[in-house]
Amino acid sequence: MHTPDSDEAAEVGPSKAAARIRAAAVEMFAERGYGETSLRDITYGLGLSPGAVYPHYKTKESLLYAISLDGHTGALAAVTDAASCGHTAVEQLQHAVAAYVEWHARNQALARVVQYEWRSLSNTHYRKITTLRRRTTAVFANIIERGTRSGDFAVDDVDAAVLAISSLCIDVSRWFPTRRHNDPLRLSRAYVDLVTRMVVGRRL
Amino acid sequence: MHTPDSDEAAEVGPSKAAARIRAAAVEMFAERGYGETSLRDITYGLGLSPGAVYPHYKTKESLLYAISLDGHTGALAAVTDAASCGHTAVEQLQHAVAAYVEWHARNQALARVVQYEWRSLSNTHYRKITTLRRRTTAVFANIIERGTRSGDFAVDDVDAAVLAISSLCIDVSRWFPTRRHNDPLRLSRAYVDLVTRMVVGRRL
Amino acid sequence: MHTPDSDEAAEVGPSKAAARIRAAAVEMFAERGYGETSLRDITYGLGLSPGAVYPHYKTKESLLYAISLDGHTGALAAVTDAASCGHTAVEQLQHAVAAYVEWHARNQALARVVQYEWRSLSNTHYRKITTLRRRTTAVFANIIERGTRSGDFAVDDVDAAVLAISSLCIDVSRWFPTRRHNDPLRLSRAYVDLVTRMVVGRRL
Amino acid sequence: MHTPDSDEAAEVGPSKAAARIRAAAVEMFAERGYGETSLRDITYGLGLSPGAVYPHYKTKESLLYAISLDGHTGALAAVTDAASCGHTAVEQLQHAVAAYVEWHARNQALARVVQYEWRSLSNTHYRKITTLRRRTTAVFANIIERGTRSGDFAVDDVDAAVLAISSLCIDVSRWFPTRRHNDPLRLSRAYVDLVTRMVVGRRL
DNA sequence: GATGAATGAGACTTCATTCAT
DNA sequence: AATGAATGAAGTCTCATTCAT
Repeated sequence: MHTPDSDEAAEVGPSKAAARIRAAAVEMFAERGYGETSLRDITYGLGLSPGAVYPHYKTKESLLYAISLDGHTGALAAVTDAASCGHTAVEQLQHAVAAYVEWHARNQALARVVQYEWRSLSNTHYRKITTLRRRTTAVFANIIERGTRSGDFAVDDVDAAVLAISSLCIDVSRWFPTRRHNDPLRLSRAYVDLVTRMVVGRRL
Repeated sequence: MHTPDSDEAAEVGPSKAAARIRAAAVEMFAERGYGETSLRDITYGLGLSPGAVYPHYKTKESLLYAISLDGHTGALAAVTDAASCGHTAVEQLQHAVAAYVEWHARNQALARVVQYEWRSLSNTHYRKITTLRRRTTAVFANIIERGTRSGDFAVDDVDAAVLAISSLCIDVSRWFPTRRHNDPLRLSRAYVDLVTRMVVGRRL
Repeated sequence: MHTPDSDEAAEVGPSKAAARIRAAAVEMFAERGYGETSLRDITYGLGLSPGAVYPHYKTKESLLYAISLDGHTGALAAVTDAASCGHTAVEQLQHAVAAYVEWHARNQALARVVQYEWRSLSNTHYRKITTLRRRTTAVFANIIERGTRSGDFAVDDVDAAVLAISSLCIDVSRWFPTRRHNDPLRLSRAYVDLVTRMVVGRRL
Repeated sequence: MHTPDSDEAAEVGPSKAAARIRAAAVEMFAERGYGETSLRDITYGLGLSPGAVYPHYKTKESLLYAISLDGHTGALAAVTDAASCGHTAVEQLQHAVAAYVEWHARNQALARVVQYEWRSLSNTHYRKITTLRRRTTAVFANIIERGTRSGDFAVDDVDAAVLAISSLCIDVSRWFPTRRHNDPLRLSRAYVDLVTRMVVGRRL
């Protein structure tokens, strides 16, 4: 289970106005990118002036950090919680992939910021986020490793499999939704299927 | 087969200086993003002044377009050429995936710009690039459809499979290289394996 | 009678800082021309940075428009008000010419911008200003026409007379003041005399 | 009669290409103003590159000077020649006004540059041009003074009359042609009439 | 005589940020 | 908590001008 410590909560920005600003920023950052979004862009639709951001976030970058922290924390929680619901490696993998895909589909804008605007963070914040990313990847790596050792999975290159599975899930945020695929649940089922075939079963 | 028409060459910028500027821009756009890269950033390392771009590219955006056009054309050519070298659907898919993965790994910077800086194009240029992207996706879609109809592939959702395979390849440009995976050829082999298992063989 | 509507006030820029910027711009535009005056030129003497214009005027051109609108409105009001004070055509013409000459002499810088920097306006603004110019010319045309029909004036070519009278007044802003002519009132009396002779009395 | 000394000819730029450039510049300067016209604007329509100006004119300003010199010289010659064809003050004035009006109408673009772009000259060139302008004004001043002393003219304020007559003629270049007035000869006749009435005959 | 690449200055404009209100 | 004015830095782009070719 995920319990945010008070530091994190403080950094995300607790007030109602802060939340509105954050939400608007997520949409804009996702659509245009951090560098191409101005504070004016963010505040305009809220009926606020650009300066209204500063009582809530110290800088534009710290707004990105709040979003990043929020997003990465949520994604990690989703994956961790899901994985803990399975008993076998297969079950765990399937739950984790389903959760990760769904998270990227259901929170497409947030996910896009999390996955693609990351580089615009300051060094300090970048490093803090890196930890969360590693922990997320580790969830998948652990499952694949365990399943491979146990013989449940037939994987030649554990690393490559982890990369491939992560890519599959992460990349959802780049294109979702499509005319044909706009149902997060249906997509996650299809992807769980594909991932399972990728790692389970006989060598070719 | 790929035959570059002379128009394309003109739009990409044929002179030597234009090529140097384009190369520098690719690296910068890949590293920081289009919006966060200034013409100064691009020209400084070349010993040029920012204005030196303008004899070669009408605007910063048209420089991005030249890069995008070049990159998309190359990627499409790589995939098309590779697919045409296989006879069975399995062979074609394997060749195409290998080529696409390798292209993203070997031209990582260019690929990143192609896949992630696309949105900064003007409407007109955006539409022109969209055509090339659709043609690239179509190569994979055609192979999967054909293989599925012929029974070579066991795919429940053709669309999802095409998305997943594309994602796998495209996302390479986001993270490549890693300490463990920095050999394009080894990566492409591993990914061809994973993709093959995803689509070939019996239902689970 | 002249009643400024609130829209105009808004477009001209109502705040104190806006008025100072406008005043400085009038002097500069009059002296060097719009194209040769930079925002730095305008703001330097005010102790402001060039960007300080933007809270008040959206673009440099809109600053020119504000000045143009202000100036044309004022000139039209001056002429209209003056003409309405006369009963006979002769009186009306004399009042109107006196007012127009005086306006160009007393507001020489503004008048110069109004008469000579006009062409630098955007198409939309150009058209709006054109309306005011036509209304100003129409005041003179109406008087001359009426006076000619009534026999008060002996004018062969109404159009030419209107052009000549307008030219006389407008051109004041090009040269005023001179060492010998720096008193707006004295000038206007002399010009009223000349204009009166031009149109009144027997054929030559 | 007017005979250009060789210095002037050299400064105007004698070659064929120089003349083409000068002609294009006249049109552009007249339409947009010196400060808003670039060398590219001037050379584009000629199929030349901006640098092609430099074999012929040392700077953009010297191109304006060549035009100004040419124009002022021509205008002065026209007025001087015309005045010399009359015997009485009335005749001289009428000839001079006719010539000056016609010159501004027939050479509208050149005249506009001469009358309104003058201020963009360098100090040295500005002073040289000033001499020509004074000589032109002097032609009118001399006629009016002589005619007033002889009793041919009834003018209260010689200075004002000279200013008014000059204005009438000069301002033609600002608006000519109009839908109704596009015949230089007809205009000059109408204006000669108006000017004559202005100065001839009984006091009012 | 002319070009195309390049420069260096400077233009307008945007923007994150500050601060008095 | 929020605004509007303002700043200073920076961005894209233009332009007169130079120079090798």
